[in-house]
Amino acid sequence: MSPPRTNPEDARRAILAAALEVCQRYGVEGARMEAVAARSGVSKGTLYRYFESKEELLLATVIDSYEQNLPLFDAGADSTSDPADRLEALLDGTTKVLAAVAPRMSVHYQAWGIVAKNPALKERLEEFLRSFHASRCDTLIETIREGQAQGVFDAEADAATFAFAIQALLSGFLYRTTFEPERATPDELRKTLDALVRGVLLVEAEGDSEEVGHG
Amino acid sequence: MSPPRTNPEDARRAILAAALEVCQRYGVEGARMEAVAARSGVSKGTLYRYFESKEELLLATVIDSYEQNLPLFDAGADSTSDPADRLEALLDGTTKVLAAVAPRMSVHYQAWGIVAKNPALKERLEEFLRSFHASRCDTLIETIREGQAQGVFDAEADAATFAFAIQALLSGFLYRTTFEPERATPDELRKTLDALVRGVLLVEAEGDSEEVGHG
Amino acid sequence: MSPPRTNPEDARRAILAAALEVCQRYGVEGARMEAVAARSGVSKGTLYRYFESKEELLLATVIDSYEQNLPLFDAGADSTSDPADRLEALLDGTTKVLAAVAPRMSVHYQAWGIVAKNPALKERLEEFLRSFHASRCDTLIETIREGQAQGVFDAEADAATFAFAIQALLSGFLYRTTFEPERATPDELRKTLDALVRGVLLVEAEGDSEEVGHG
Amino acid sequence: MSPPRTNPEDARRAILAAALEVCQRYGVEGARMEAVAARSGVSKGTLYRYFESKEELLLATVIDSYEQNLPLFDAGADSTSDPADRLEALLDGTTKVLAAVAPRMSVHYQAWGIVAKNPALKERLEEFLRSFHASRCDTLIETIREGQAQGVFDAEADAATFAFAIQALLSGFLYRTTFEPERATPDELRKTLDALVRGVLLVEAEGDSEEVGHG
DNA sequence: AATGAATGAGTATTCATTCAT
DNA sequence: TATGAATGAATACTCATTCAT
Repeated sequence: MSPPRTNPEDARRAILAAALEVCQRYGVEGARMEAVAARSGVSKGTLYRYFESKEELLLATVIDSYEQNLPLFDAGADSTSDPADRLEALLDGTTKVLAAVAPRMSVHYQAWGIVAKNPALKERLEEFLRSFHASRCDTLIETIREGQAQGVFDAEADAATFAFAIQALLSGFLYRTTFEPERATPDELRKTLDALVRGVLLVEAEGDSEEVGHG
Repeated sequence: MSPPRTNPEDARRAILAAALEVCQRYGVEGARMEAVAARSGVSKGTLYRYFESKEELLLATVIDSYEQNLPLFDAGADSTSDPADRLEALLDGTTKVLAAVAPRMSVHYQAWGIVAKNPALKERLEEFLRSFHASRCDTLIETIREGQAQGVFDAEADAATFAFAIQALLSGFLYRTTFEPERATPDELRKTLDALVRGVLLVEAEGDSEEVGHG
Repeated sequence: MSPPRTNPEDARRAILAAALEVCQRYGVEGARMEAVAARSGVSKGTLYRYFESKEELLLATVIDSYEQNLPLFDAGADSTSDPADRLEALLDGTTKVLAAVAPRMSVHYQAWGIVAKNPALKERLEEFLRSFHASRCDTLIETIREGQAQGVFDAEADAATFAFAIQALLSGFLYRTTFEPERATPDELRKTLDALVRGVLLVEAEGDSEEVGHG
Repeated sequence: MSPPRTNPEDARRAILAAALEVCQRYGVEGARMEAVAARSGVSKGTLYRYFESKEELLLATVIDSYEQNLPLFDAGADSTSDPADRLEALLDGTTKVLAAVAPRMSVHYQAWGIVAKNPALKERLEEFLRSFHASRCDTLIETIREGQAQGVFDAEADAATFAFAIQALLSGFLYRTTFEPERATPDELRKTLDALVRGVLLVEAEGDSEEVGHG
């Protein structure tokens, strides 16, 4: 009935997009495979050719949500070699991730409930999250260490702890935003990150505060 | 078959404990009411006398998890009137909460998915979380402001942002601990909180760093 | 809690009345024993001392409904020895039964669904209905035969068939009244019964039609 | 497992037949959807593709019982234009309906109890019954009036009341046949209808009684 | 490869009934 | 004898998954 899709990857993308939409509208448990198939323009049979089970589809949807927003994080960070500027760009990216991912956190949390029934899938999800965050963390650490080497950042600061704190703040804001969206805003996160950088990382200098101010 | 429980509150506690265990083992979605009843030593009928539905039971389990650990946060904070000491105690409490609540976070996130399907329950959960965190936040803000008034803390620091950051860090660590328990540890949180206090809050003084060191 | 009932028969009556009310409000399947107990002012345990099971209670309720309205049928029929007058009284009674029993037919039909699961109870219900109607039928037949003997009624008419027809008309109106209450009215039944008597039973005489007119 | 049915209408018919059988054996309340599915040779899933719920299936079963026997009523009535003959044919049809529908009445009454819990279904059933009976009634009235116009039937008789009486007698016999099948027989009904016609409708004539005799 | 009709395992919830007090 | 808390059997319905076409 529907014209055959030229590119299998297009079908995959269409299914993932449809899955996210259906999950957001009906909840993860209430998302029926039939609805996902209908919305993505394929039949149930075809849907199952792309994803072995609902659990697999859910896992893929969550992972895809992260990967879709991956570029937001790094965007602009490689346009300069100045560590302070690059850190600024990374914090901007972090803020943008909060805005972009917040509406998907509900699906993310709910998917856990389905995925957790299957230990193998649970492990895959956790492994992905570990590696995803580790990658972000490494970028931050590298940038900080460069800044420290150049004397822009306080050499006493623990780069790893600092990077982890930034990630934790993002995660914390993502959590809080689900029930206090007017409080856990991107602006508030940005302000917090600034305070952190100024207080912990930047070496005392007269003009620093001006460079770091955001907005 | 089973002897009638003397105290209804005992039954309630037994059910909540059983629900948590079953959810941790099989996932919230995979937790069958029958299993919860069996593990708590009551029949399904009795289980439903205590909790109207699986949703209600899940909500109660999540809320109970918080309330059980509520005293950890404030413990020791009122034993002194010195703002710096009190802040220390609160940060210690925060760290203890991480240790105590961490094993339950996975269930917490998963339960959200079930509870959120029912708007009334969703509102009750979110209202509880808002009020729970608001109460903790107020205590922190008050302590910080006292310290600022006494000149112990930097008057320039934004108490509200600082308090919110601490909460967000706790939430972030609680999230991370679900898939990186060996990384998002209480010790790591404590270290991060120390750095934050030292960098942002404490006025520059020679002996301060010694006082704030933890452990 | 409730004062002990002096007379066990009072409790039985209270339970039957409560059962009928609860069945009318919630439907027979939706009638919970708990509700019947509460409304009749006894505990569930006591309720089960009076009726072995819900099925038994339902059967008793239906049977009681009939027996409660039994006097309506015969009322006035023994106040005269004139067969024509007695027949008139019996037809009046029949009409009154339609009005009185109509609101209970729904419960009667529904109870069948529960009772029919149990062959023994089904037989008891059917046996009761047979005997109940047979008794009414005999009264009619006797009256008709007396009238025939006195020459008031047509000797050619088959008394048994006539009596059965009257009963069938009542049953038919009781059925129709459940979905066409404005059509299958007591007045309509009375009119039909009159036409039947005049056409089939009464011997041709000038003044007869005046005597038989109802109302 | 079972070969796919060629014609969906066959499946529908098979399900309705199975539903009737299962209801007759176990009572409507005791009829399990699983049993209906098994007996009709489809799976539960397929059963629910044809009928949305047990209530819907029951309603369809009852209505189908009527529609299956609808032709019996009118059969032969249009083969003649003589009102007396046509009335004869209609009374024959009425008698045949009693014979055909009698075994289903118990299920019909019981189904009412289930269906009546759903106001929408209740209305649909009652609307069907109203329209079903109204259609039969109109045919009778028309025939009677024609006979009256031709002087075959007594012009004094109330056609509507007479027609309604015939229907009510059928309904009454259908009711009685559930618990007195040996008493409320088609023959008995036929005899009663004859007496009614002879006594109320036919004008006095010598040869009439011979024409109307049944069998 | 695509389709979607058919399948049937899986589960929360109810409520008649029991029995310890 | 009365109570009502505790019990657990019973069942309609859903929806992920399959497979004949």
